[in-house]
Amino acid sequence: MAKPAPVSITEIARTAGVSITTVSRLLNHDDGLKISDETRARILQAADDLGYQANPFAAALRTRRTGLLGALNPNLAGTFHSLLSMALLRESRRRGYDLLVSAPEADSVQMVGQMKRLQSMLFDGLFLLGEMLEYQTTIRRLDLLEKPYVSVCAGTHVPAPLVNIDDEAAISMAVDYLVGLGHRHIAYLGSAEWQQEQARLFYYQQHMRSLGLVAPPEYVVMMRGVTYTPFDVSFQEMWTTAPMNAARALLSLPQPPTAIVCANDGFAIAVLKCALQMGIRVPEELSIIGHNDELPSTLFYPELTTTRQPLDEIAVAALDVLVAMLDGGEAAADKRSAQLLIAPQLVVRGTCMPPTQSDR
Amino acid sequence: MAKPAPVSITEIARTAGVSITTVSRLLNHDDGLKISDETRARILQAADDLGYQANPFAAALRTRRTGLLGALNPNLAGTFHSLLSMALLRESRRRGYDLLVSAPEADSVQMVGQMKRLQSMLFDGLFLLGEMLEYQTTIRRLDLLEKPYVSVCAGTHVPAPLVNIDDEAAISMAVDYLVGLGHRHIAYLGSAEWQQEQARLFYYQQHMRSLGLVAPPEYVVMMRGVTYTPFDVSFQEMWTTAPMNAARALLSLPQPPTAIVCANDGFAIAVLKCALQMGIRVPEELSIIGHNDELPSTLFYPELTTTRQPLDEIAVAALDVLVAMLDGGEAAADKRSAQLLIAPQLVVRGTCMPPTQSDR
DNA sequence: CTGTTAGCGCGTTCAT
DNA sequence: ATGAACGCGCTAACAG
Repeated sequence: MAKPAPVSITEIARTAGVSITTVSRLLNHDDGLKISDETRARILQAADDLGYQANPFAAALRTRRTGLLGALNPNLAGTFHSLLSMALLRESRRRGYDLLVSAPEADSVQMVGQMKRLQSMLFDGLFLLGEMLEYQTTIRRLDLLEKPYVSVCAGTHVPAPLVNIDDEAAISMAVDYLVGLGHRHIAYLGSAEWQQEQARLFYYQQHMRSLGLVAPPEYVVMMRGVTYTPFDVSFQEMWTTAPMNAARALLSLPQPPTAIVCANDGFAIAVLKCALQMGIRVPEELSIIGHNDELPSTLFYPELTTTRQPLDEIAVAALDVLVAMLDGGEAAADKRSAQLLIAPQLVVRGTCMPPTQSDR
Repeated sequence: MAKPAPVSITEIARTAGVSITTVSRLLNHDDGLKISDETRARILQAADDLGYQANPFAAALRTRRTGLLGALNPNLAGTFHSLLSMALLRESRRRGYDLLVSAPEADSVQMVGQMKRLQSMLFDGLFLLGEMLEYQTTIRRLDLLEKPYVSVCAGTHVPAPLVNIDDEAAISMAVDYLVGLGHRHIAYLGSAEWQQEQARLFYYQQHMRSLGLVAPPEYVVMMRGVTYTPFDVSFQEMWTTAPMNAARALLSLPQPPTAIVCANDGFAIAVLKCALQMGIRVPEELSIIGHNDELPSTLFYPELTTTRQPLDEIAVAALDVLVAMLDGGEAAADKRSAQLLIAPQLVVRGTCMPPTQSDR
């Protein structure tokens, strides 16, 4: 279904009585102002009259650049990655790029198809947000195409240029805060399906040990099967059922924890909901600390104490890396192995206080 | 920064010893199988060896089609529109299109720039989600370019092909449910900045009247200044401070309402939070009903009773309209004035029950 | 300051 | 069943 041809620079060159080169320079380039005011006026007039609009394909065909960046968001409705997308969008535009967001396909076959259509030529570079399915397939292919990309908030275990928060610092901060409040019985809740949350578990255990505290096995819950199912828009199991069951088990222990460190705010909120349902008061009887400072963290009562990922800083760092790769030069090589860790922030709100019955 | 040229069909034609025509037909066309098995094998072999990938620009330059649809989401982190984006993405792919999401620019000048870059040629068609800034500017320009677009869940007040839920039915359903429970003192909370929520207010008043009930002015709160501020990632004022203040005022009235109809789930959750803070039990002392069935609706306790917009149905309808316009033909003209209303569903959860003190 | 010219990679007649 | 040749709209030398 070919559409009627829109006006091209050829046409406006003719009506303005100049060459297409001049038109091209004036309209689609901010070169030096090497154009006389008179011809400039004539051209702009003609362009306006005819309703000219540049054809990005023709330009891209020549320049091999589109000025477009892409972001692959594993879940368009994710409360954290969507906030991150906005930060990246803002920063991209500030630097003269536009950002388009899509979600990765569900399996590797589809993924390759998607790659072919989108990633190969449409975008100058890509952001990969979080841990997505077929991550290895994706980056292998991008490497093959020599397409610049940066992993953002996907953990530090990936063999790719990446920007992430310092999870070790964040978890240590959370544990230190709880211990400072007087807690000794501190549990950890995360999903076994994300390597990033596995890493956070490791940092939790490591830091507990360094403080001379024990993290008994029954205090560590890594849920299985809890991950994004592409295009499942309900999220009921993931954000409610599974973490609530885990929390209930934790709180039903003979010696229940007095505080729970959650690998993300979604789980933390589920723990809060579970406590409310069980009649356990938060924070009086149970302290909860999250991770990420996601959108719903302040929507409920009490508001969630958590560790924030500074999204603006992350976006700036991510664009620094990607743009350096785009511009090539000597900087590019370094950036290919960049591993930037951004400092997290402790956000104290209403879900933590000293334990009431004195433990220990 | 020109990148090194990737392999083109010319190159693979040469190594396979055939003409580019044949390669083009085999690789990017599912014509009749008018190619001998032998040459087919040779071509595929060469393509595979060289890592061929089609250049979408060259193709688009000729065909004036990209197979790409765009969605303009006023807020990438919106809990409702992001869910909607996912539904549209799924349905788009099912029909052989891919969908890319972006956020509209903040002001009309930028908006025109964005249009020029993106909407003019990159996308075969567009979805406009919700009420965005510069809506009129946007659709005027799209009309000018004869670019097919559909407004989705943006209300019915726009002069554009649209798909929306039947807000009148949804609000009536909500009011009927509360009245059936025995409520008589029913308030309404919405934002004055969205025409869609103004319309819902109208339906609320209309339906109350038709039931012989009064909606006194102090029971109607239309907040001012509560709307998306582009790129403000905090949302604190919008989703917490403003609606909580409104709820506090409502609940401090000499004769407070026994139930509140909220124009969206975000406000409903803020009302719930306010009640919790004030020590008012929900649903025993206050019933709350939302609108949309957004993501956070089930994250808290009690879970929110609301009216759901069936996203899958909406996505199917939206693609029906857009694809018809894309394919042109006689159907297209009708579709340009399509106004599809999808039936909402009442979702009964935990925030409503009969009022305790018998009113009336 | 402005014009001429030569492709970018692909789809598409029109031949064969 | 396959190939030759043209042009989509634009940019980038290179002239003038």
